[in-house]
Amino acid sequence: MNKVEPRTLAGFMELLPDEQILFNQMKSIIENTYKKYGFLPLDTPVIELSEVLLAKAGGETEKQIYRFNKGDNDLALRFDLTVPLSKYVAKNYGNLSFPFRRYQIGKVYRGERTQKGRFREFYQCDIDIIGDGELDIINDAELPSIIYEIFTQLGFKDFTICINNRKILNGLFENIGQKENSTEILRIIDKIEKIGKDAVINELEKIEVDKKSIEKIINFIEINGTTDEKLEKLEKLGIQNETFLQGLQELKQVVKYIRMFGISDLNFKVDLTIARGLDYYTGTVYETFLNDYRELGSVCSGGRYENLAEYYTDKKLPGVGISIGLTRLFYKLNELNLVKVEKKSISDVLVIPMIENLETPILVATKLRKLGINTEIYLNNKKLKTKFKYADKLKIPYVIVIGEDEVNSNTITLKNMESGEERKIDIEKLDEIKL
RNA sequence: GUGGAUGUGGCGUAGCUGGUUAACGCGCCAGUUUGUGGCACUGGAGACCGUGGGUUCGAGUCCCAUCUUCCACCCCA
Repeated sequence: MNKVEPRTLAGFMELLPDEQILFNQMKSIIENTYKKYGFLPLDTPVIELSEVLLAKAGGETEKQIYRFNKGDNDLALRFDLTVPLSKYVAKNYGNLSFPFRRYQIGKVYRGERTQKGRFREFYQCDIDIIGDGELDIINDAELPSIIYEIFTQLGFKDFTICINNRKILNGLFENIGQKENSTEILRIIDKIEKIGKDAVINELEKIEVDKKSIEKIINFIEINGTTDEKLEKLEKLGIQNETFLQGLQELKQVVKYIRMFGISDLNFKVDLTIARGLDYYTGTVYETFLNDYRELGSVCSGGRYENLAEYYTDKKLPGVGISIGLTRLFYKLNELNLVKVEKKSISDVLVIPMIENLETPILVATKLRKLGINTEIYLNNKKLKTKFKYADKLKIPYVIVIGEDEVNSNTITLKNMESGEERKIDIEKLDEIKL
């Protein structure tokens, strides 16, 4: 018989059990932290009508979205979790309590060329806060504090949450008469760290921004110093533009409240160069970097949007949200050996029966499971040696041997696989077992 | 979408200017040890050399095509 070659599509991550255990641990940390801040769970379908997902047409989304037909339906795989959220909020407006705080961890799909750390199917871990009509700026400061907690829990110390406000940039562009080019200019500015100042100037020249404007843009993004110094310098620019001033005001507020949420200035800063390519951000924007591994790029980004669900409803629903790209984060950390695969099994105990009658082994395993101990029974008729080898290979820390001697004396033999130490325990006293 | 590479047992690799039984490490299986794993030793299974065509007496090695995967750009998590 001809065999089909077992393959996994490029850009789709598939892990071995030990890596998957680690991945799930990271996912749990993120989810538990989201819950700790009172975010509600949401799970939307992976497939939606193209009409819904492509409500805001054009751009990269249309190019990269997986789209197909089933019967008469024009369907697509979700491209991110924000668009489904918009639809969901618009649809369930009457049944939700605002501000609506939801988290969603799920896979999204983008049909782009694969590359290192770039996937076609990947997990996004999103939280968003949606207001009805309005949403206070303090919300923009709460999200970074959640990010702070997550990365701390993941074991990182030296990371920086960079914050900016798009209104400041847009206001500046209005002020220098470059409003039409603003999206394009933002994209170029966003690249400064990667390509450098000269290349930025060069690219700006390419899109025919005049010398004076370029000078102003460069002067602006080169504003340096501490967060407070930067805010002060922004003020001193004396730009009389409503949008600019509003953005500056917002940024000041966010900074003030971030400190109130207990984040040290070591872990956040105002960075006027981060702008994000995404069009729907209208105010605060965030990017988070691991300082020892800047080359990873942003491991978590997001921002404020004035009107989340404008393509689905007339209701004005402003929101602020962030997303962690878990698949990429995990992939890169794993590649850099920053996370260590330790467990090859999630069993704490392997019960090894040496007798045909499995009554006692099953009883013992059931007792242990009731105590919250992950327990596995070796159910196949193999040599004792093979059974031990199994425990060893999966690095299961404890083995319980149940043979004739044990059944006769109503005991079990507990072996610590690392130290090799063995002890007998009364089955009646199993409740007091300490591993 | 644009440009550049890659392809040898499950995994990582070797294979010299084309020459006959395709090598090595890891992993896997078995035994030395039938109430005890890791270590060691011994043995074993497993490869249509991505696919199709061509050049040649002869191709893993050269040529063409194709597929695959990877990398950079674009964009993004």
